[in-house]
Amino acid sequence: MNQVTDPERSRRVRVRYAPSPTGIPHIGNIRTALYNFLFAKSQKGQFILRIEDTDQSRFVPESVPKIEESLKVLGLDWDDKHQQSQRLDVYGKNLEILKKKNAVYDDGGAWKFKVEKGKNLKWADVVHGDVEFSRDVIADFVIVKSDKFPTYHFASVVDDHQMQISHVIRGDEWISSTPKHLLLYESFGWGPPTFVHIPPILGESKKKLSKREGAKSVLEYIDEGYLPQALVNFLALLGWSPKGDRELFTLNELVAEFSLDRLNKNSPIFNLEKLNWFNKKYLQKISLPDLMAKIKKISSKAQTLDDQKLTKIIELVRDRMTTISDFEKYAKIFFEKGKEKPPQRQKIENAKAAIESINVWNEKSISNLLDQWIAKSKIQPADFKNTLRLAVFADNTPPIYESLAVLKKEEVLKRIEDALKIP
RNA sequence: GGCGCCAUCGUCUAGUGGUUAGGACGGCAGGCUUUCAAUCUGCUAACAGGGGUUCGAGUCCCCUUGGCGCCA
Repeated sequence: MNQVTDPERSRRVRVRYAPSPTGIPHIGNIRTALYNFLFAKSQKGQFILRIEDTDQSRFVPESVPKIEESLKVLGLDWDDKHQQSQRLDVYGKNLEILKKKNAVYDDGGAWKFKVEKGKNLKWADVVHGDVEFSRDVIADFVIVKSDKFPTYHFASVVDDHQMQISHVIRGDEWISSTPKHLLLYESFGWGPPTFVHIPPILGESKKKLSKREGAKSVLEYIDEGYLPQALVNFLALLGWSPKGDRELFTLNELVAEFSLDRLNKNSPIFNLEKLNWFNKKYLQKISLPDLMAKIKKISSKAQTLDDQKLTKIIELVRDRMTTISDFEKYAKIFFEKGKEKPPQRQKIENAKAAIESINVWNEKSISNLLDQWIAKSKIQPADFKNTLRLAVFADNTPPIYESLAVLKKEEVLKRIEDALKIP
């Protein structure tokens, strides 16, 4: 598939993710970076990070490292990085060119681009097809502000040209500005890149995802216990689909499968249930040591355990977890006694019988525990289970016998006896 | 208000003129399981509406409606 419209511009695919450092980028924003990355890598091209910090009033310095961290955590490494505030001379020189061409005029200290009459502005958008605007609807626009900083439109066009960007993959909201960009390319006499306008992710309210709509950053999701692989996989499928019915892909597999022609036109709605499903899947897939490292990172309780015991516990609870931060919830019984109601009076006999059988339990065989107990009493197995649950555990527990083995006989007996003391 | 983008199950989507409209999440039911999960099986549910074009439209065209975006 040949998506380069201007072969003279560059045979090489070069693509950029150009965030404004006005805060921590939310997840929808990072999806744009993902698509840029996937396309670049699928074409053996380059992925460039460009910090668009020309709006001084909205500039938040701390957001730059957050942007970088967000990309890194997902594995979206860039080949090159630029920051617009350090390229003011470039914009200055290019402004001079437009001045000489008489394409701009001074407007109270700011420089405005003059929109002349002429034929319609159109381009072949990779996802939307032919898009056309009349020049009549475009007013003269500022390209360099009175503080000497360029506007988004100007800096972006100049940079895309200078950095030899072959494809501009950005949000749909830029469709309306693209005619202005085309005007600039035309005025400079440069060939425009191929435009790929992708629909934005919508929030529950069907409004574009934004901080205000409650959009979180990938960093927040990571902190909440989501895995980078899950986030990547989920995001990739929100607006793009592979050929078959497969849904689980690693980043590298996505690179291999990715193509622009399978990008969707309509805006997807962020669906947490699906993200949760992906996360569960990857929680099951990742290696035990990796999982343990991640759990230790956020669970102070896990840190108190030795690796051997922690490993056993993780094996018992990993299938139950949706996110890593669920660990303590499901592993609760290993850290504290059950705080459930003590056994009812009629269950005390059951508990006593349980104690007896646990007493002779050799701890080597888990399965024989139940057999022993049944042999020693006439009580139904379900009651045995309930006794254990009520006295020792909470309502929901990891596999009981395996859990007993991790807890050890002494601790189990102690817990039951303690529970029986409660009036 | 002007301009533009979009429209298949509740959600993510497949579909490129002829399909019983497929898959996934969720939900529901069941199997397995002496808890909870995991897992397996089944079910549920969609082409926004109206006109065309065509032997035949989810697929092509127009209008309406609705949602969203940019500018003012």
